[in-house]
Amino acid sequence: MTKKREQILGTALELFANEGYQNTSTSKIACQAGVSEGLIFKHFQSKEGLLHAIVNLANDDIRDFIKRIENQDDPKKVIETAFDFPPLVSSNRDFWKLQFSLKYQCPAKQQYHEKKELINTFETMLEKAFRELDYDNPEMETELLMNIIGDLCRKHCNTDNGCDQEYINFVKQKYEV
Amino acid sequence: MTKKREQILGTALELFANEGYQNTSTSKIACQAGVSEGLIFKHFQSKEGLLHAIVNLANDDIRDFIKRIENQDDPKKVIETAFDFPPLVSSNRDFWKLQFSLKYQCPAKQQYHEKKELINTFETMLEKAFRELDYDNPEMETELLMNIIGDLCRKHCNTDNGCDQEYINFVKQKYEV
DNA sequence: TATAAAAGTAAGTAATCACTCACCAAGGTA
DNA sequence: TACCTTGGTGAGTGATTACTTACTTTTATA
Repeated sequence: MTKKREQILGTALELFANEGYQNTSTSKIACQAGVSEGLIFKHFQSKEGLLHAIVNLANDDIRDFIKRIENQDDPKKVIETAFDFPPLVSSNRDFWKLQFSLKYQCPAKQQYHEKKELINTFETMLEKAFRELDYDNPEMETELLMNIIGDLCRKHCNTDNGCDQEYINFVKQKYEV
Repeated sequence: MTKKREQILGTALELFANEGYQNTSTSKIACQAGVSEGLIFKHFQSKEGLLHAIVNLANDDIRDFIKRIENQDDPKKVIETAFDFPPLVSSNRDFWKLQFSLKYQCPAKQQYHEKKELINTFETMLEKAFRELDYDNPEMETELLMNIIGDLCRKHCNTDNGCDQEYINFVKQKYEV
């Protein structure tokens, strides 16, 4: 990967995340990245192709996390590991900001948010854990915890100085982890 | 209010909510509303003025709801009333879709999402209720329930055939309401 | 060293954008 | 009737958009 290609990807991620995909013109990306506008289209064919490339880049992080949660046997540990996900969001904040903004865009752009592999694995593991721990309604418990984790991720995206540890501990306590 | 003005407001809300503010051009609104493009600017001065007018329109619904929650004395009833909010979202789905999409836009447009009056009243009432019910940590309980209600609202926005009643009942049970 | 592919640029393109302007029509009031 | 405000139109405006084209430079390799 050439340096200018990396420059384009980095600048575009930053602008897409913080000013919105629609609000970011290819000329602005080129200008801020210090490259000619034509180069963007040489590398990524279209503005949407650039978005696609950016979204695919962060998939490795996600696959690593899935492996970590899959390797847990102890159901309590599974639930505990779930709470490690929001901090992961912090470490790649612009990417997740972009993800959440795409989720609430028009249907045409929502495809780029579909981290279904991650979400499905997450849900399956949690439901199994709740079942092994003899919770009354493992399905609904999973839906609730997915919501809670999702909100934590959203918060991590938008707060600069890390996370609200008191709140995290409070929720963890509810699950005795 | 004239008929054509209403047409503009209705069409713009529908398009802003379902295709995004940035993706909706004033010419498209005019075309679909069956009016001339110039009329939009006669009535609302700018595209952003139109957005502003739309966002202000739904404030009455919100104020009604605030009054309802404020008039509750019984703390259990306060928590129960909180669960009435997501169905309210269903009754004006396009407006709330727009609200959530604006929340994840660039900072320039986020001002139109600030339903702070609603959120603050909500939070204050819930915290008071949790305190009266002798919960260990009323602040954190409030944050958690606000998250749960927020997620329910998001779900109500995006599902066509009403709400996931089983999940709502499951959560209500946790609060014994 | 010759050469071809890849990296990169500057100056375009047509289309679309939000917005304006000159003008018309209807309705209320003096 | 005269006149003025308000509602409404259609054909513009310049700026910006995503994208292209013709061209040059760098890099890899046979």
